[in-house]
Amino acid sequence: MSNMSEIQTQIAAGLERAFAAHGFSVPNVDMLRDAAQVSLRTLYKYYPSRNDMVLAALEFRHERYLTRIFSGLPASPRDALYEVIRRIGHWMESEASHGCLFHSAVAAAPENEALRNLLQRHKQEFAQRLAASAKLPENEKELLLICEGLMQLWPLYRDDACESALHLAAALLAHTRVEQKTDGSIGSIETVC
Amino acid sequence: MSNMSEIQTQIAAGLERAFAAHGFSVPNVDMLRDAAQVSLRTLYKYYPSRNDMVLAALEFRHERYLTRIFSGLPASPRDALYEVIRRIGHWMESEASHGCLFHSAVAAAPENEALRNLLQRHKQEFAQRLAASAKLPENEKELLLICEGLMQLWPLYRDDACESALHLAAALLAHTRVEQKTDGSIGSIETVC
DNA sequence: CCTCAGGTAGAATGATTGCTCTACTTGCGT
DNA sequence: ACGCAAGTAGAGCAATCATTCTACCTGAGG
Repeated sequence: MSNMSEIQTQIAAGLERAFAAHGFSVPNVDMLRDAAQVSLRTLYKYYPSRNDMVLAALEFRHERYLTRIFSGLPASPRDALYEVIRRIGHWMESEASHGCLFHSAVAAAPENEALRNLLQRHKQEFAQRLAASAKLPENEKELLLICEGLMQLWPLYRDDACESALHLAAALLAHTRVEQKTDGSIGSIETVC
Repeated sequence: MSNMSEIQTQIAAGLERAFAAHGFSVPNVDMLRDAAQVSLRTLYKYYPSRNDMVLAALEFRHERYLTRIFSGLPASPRDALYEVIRRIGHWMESEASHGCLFHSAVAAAPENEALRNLLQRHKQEFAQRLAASAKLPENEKELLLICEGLMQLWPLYRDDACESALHLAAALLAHTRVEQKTDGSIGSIETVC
């Protein structure tokens, strides 16, 4: 990952850009070569098949995404959570207006197991870091659910999607606080209120 | 839509099955013909291009999905909401284990505007009917966000994704009740329950 | 009996694709 | 000065795909 030659990094960045801009079915290898600004020969030297190029683009994006979302968050768990949601909005605006690249990749090639594994690792690492930042290890899945919903809603509602996600996050925080106060016995939905 | 000949319906159902099982890039027209159990000629007669076949499959699924999710819901808004979430879980289990077909279609062909419009109409109609069933017209976007997040999480967490969605729905209900009680400002915890 | 609308099977076509290969260039260490 | 590692440009190849076309079948109605 970090032991990438300069040219390899340039290629991976170009691949990510191409796939992010046009999805995973449209760009043929010639287009990928143009995006990587490298000859076909060299492209195939580092990534010997188109599928490898897809994986390279996703690995590259994974790193970029995590640093962008989790670098220098506020110390307060609540503020960190809200800030993550806002950053996802900015990320969508500037880099992923068509939706999550990992889901797109899996959707374009559902039988590709390596891709599905990569998606799973990506989402799980994101969820863990989010739960850690928000100091809500019990609610990892709920937090991930909010962020996934946000990314799906964003193409439809733009900034309103962010507002909804923030709203839900606030509701979750308030709700878990209630649950803690009542010794957790109010765990099941039926018993709440 | 409802003025479809018998054979046209059979074709659309077969197309939906094929795309749901294998995504939108893998099945070639021969495969679609096999799924539709019809000759290539007839297939092209009703849907003169592969893209038309994709649209037909999605229209068909749209109808099937809405009836399956919203038919005969409980009268209580809260129970209706919970039931919708559970039904989405069952739907994923039995019909959409790879995720939302509409998102998959758009992911496979991001430059296809007709597809994007269809996705938008599908999600918006779903959101409206859900908000109406749950009697929460103010929170249409939040409800849609929960359901979208659930559909994304389902392939990763299965039934646990449902639990998380139910948990979030409960939090949202509790939270909006508090907001109403306290005129919009988040009130003291004691007013909940 | 004949017609014909509406079906079937599947070969032909033209374009595109992922990938390989040949031939040429360039920069650097000794 | 020379060799070589590592790049470029782009032609060629086998496979695949969407689409069209030819040829044949079938059953209901007059």
